[in-house]
Amino acid sequence: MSPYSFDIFESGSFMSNTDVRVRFAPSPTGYLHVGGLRTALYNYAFAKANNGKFILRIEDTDQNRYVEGAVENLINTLGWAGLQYDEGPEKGGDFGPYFQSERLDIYKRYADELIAKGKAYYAFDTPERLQQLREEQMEKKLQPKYDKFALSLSKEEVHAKLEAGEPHVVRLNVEPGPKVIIDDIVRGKVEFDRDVIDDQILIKSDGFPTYHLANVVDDHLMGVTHVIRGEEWLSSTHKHVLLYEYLGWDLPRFAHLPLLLNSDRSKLSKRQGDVAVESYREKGYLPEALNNFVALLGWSFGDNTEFFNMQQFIDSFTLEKVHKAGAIFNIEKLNWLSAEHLRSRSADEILILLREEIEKSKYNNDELSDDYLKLIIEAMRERVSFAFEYLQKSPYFFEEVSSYDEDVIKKRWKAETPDHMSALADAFEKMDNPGDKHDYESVLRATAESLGVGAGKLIHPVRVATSGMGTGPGVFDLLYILGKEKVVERIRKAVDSIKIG
RNA sequence: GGCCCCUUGGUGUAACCGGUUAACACGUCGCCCUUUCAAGGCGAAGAGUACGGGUUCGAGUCCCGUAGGGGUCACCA
Repeated sequence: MSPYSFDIFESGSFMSNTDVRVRFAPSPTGYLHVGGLRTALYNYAFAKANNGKFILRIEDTDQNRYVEGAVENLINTLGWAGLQYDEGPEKGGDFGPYFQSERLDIYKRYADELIAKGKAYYAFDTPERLQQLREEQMEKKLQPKYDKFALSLSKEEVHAKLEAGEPHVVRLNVEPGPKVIIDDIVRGKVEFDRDVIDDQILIKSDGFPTYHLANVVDDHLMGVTHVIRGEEWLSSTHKHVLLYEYLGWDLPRFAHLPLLLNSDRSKLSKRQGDVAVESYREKGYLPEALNNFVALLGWSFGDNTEFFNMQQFIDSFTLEKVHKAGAIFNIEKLNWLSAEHLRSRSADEILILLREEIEKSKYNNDELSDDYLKLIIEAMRERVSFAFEYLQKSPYFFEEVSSYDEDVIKKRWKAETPDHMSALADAFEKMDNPGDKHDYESVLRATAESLGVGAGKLIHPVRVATSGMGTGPGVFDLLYILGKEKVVERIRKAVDSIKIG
């Protein structure tokens, strides 16, 4: 008998006439993991691409993991990433509440239904006994599994224990049957023998459901059509399929996404680098860059497009194009994308970012005009990968030059340079309302000619003199942005203070 | 260890239903442009598709096996 004959256990296309509803269901652990961001992004794009709904549901059934402010932070971070949900906390919706901790009575109801059907049962084992059982099984190299001891209790015994208020859990009663087949959109058919499935705890002794019960109940009640989540769930999906079966519910489609990996190919973890979206945000990565990058980890346009915005992503995204193998989170490409996205923003958009950086910096009290800042933006945009680098790479636009790069001095500041610079300062001083950078250029070239030296003899020294550095925008842009007064002042100061020997 | 998943240059991916010298991007290196640094342009190195069999006129694509990696086996999600 072929396992494939049991079509009832496969997720089918019966939902094709139903509106697409997907959910991102994180547990509020305090930060959003980049893998979570990708899961959310794929869910979001899938919903948008199919005119469906994107739901945010908070999986807070572990009381021990409660983290203050985690939900607010999560919502804030998703908002930063531009992933607006249609239903969820704060926003509401017709299928709430969207916090699992507020749905306890619902889970209880379905647990009772399962018990009544004989598909679940009460168990009173102590954690110690379970621990011991597990150890014994491991020793015998058997699969650790609950031994159904509680099923040997008589009805009366169970009743008495419940009456006596003994701590208890509710377990799934897995019975022999045909293979469980998951028809995963990303991976195809994945099958499991029924006897490898453990009698999973459904309701913990504190009355809270486990993930397995809660996610099935909620997905069903919330009308979720596609469960798109990380691959780490693949090996427990059989339990979920069983729950749908026992409860008599239609299956959603499943799509298990490849994992994000550390450089040693283990599951991306905190220990080996930054995994919090918030920390990438703090470091100055743009949301569109992080989305773009993370989208590419396990998916591609298929036509070599690597740089794209959200709308382009949505327009091209399909679950069928999702790759199977895990992907290493390689920060170099993220850096490239972030720089590309920054450069592709208009001067006005960059101005907003730059103002934020200035606000955070020691220049926050300085009066800097939009016009001035925009000149800097245009002069520096090809040289900058993050907004904060406008300050970091060209501080001379914001403060006086206090030191001169020694290597540059050694290379460009010769014995005759002070005289040349003085002559140049004189020439600049005589300029009449310099209108653009070409005025500085012609004056400099004329000066070089009258001094009988090549323009380079002036260009390089004047750059250090006015910026303290050997690199930066074109010198004439530099001089023009600084303005005649500052340029002359800085050159004279440099002539006085740079000593060579 | 059981079960499940995966395997194309250093990294991310492409290669329709088997059909040119396996393509693109990041990174690396070089050249050009630029009297700086970037950005940009051009070019190079880098995989013969984990390995071994098989099917086929032909295999990265199909089949079998092996190896390696990963996930999972909680009163966590």
